Amino acid sequence: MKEAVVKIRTRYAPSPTGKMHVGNLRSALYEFLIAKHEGGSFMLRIEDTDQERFVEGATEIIYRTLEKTGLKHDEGPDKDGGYGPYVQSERMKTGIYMKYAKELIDKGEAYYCFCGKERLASLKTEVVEGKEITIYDKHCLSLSQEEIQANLAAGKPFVIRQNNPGEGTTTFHDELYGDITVENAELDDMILIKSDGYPTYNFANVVDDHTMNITHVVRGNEYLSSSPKYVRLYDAFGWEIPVYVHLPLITDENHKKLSKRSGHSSFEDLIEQGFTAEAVINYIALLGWSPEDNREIFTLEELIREFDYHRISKSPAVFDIVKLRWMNSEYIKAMDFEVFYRMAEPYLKKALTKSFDLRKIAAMVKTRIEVFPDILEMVSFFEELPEYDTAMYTHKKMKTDTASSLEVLSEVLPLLEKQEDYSNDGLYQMLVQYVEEKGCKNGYVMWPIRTAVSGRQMTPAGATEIMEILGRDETLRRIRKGIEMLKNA
RNA sequence: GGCUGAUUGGUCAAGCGGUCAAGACGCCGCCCUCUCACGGCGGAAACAGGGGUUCGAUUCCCCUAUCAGCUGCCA
Repeated sequence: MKEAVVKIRTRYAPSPTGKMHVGNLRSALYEFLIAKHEGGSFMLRIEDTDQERFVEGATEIIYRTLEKTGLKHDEGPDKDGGYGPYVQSERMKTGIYMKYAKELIDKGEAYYCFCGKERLASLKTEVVEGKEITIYDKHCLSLSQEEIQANLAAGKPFVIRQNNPGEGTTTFHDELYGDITVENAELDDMILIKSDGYPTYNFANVVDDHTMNITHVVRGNEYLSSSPKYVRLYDAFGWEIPVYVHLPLITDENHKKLSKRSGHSSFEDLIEQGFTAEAVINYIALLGWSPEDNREIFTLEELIREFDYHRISKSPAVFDIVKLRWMNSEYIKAMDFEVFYRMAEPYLKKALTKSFDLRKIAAMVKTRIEVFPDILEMVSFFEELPEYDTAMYTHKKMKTDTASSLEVLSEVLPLLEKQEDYSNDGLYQMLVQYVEEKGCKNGYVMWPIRTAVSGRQMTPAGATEIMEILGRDETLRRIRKGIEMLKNA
């Protein structure tokens, strides 16, 4: 009865160490969706306990990304909800981690360890795949109370380790993966408090999630095997264990964990590559989750409504930029024209300096691009006629070749010179009439014209539309150039 | 090496004992068409392998293989 009233609270707890991966972003998204689906709240907590990896500006990237994607947090460093501070380095100053660590020591669930680097190094037992495997031998567990006090009094650096039993098993429950049991003997005595006084992720996480009242711990699959250790911590404190939801990994095309070096892995990079935030969110939502029906296009609002975390998949997913491109193109096609134009304009202006009707060109391009930078290459021929080969005049299906093209262009040139109306419709009317008189197919005359006027195999519009944009003078210049080239061929 | 997890077409992914094993991206073909694209139609393409359980396994259990993650005073 009481539980039904409890609001879901999830948190996104990134460490400010650089750009935001799509994997990180997806975690944030799912955490957001799980909370919002049930009207709960979504919190942001900055986990900056690793002073060495801290990157200046990384926190700003986190804020910017959440803002841009619409993943609005209800609480965070900038939005106090009564559970602050929301930055771990600030929480540490309150002494909270040390306080709880000592409580564990008193309970015999943790102990001081004074082992130095040298001693630890001597413990290294084997090297597997270039990694050194060390198992701590609980050496300091046997220290007497006097020795510990003496060491502390002497100011000897120490860490605090979790004291895991050598026998028995520990089981924890994950909503997706079910019950997972491990031998306690496999659990090493992980460090809770580092020698610099900062808590490790493992410890800070448990303390914070509990004291900040997090009900659903949603995190990457990489924590699955260490979760039993967390459960032992909760049990040691006598705290209620939160609901665990571990998320499957996102990998690159080689099924390797996404790396910052792979180029397209950070959200910022994707935006820079011309993807819209909405499409990226939509795409990653489907990377590891699927709705009951076959729908693929979702707004954030729709995702909130449909998202049922029980439908999250258990197996890793490959990040497929090709499908993202497709999805982005769907968003572009569905976009309101004014919105589209605003986003396309910078690219159009970059590619075209002469005075063209940019809005008309934008309309041509809207259903043909996947990503905004595609515009550049697509419209460049308006600006300047590219070098092209007369072989392009030969088209099997249009039944054209250089000879027929020369004939058509030569006949059409005087008509175009006479033509006053250079609108798409006007030009089309005129040319279709010519086609009829000649008794051929449209393509037979349109193909050579389009080729002459664009110098391109493919264009975002037909011959007459292109001529309308180009205007009379430029059109005639390009047609004449075509005739010239064909004569010399 | 140990532990944990995963395994449906190239990729995402539905399926939760009985299906000719959905759908999407990509690919190929056809149609539409003043090229391309859009749109429409169609096609090729998958249950890792072996044992069980069962009248019946993609679905449940075990083993093997493969992949991944963890095995840090990183998260």
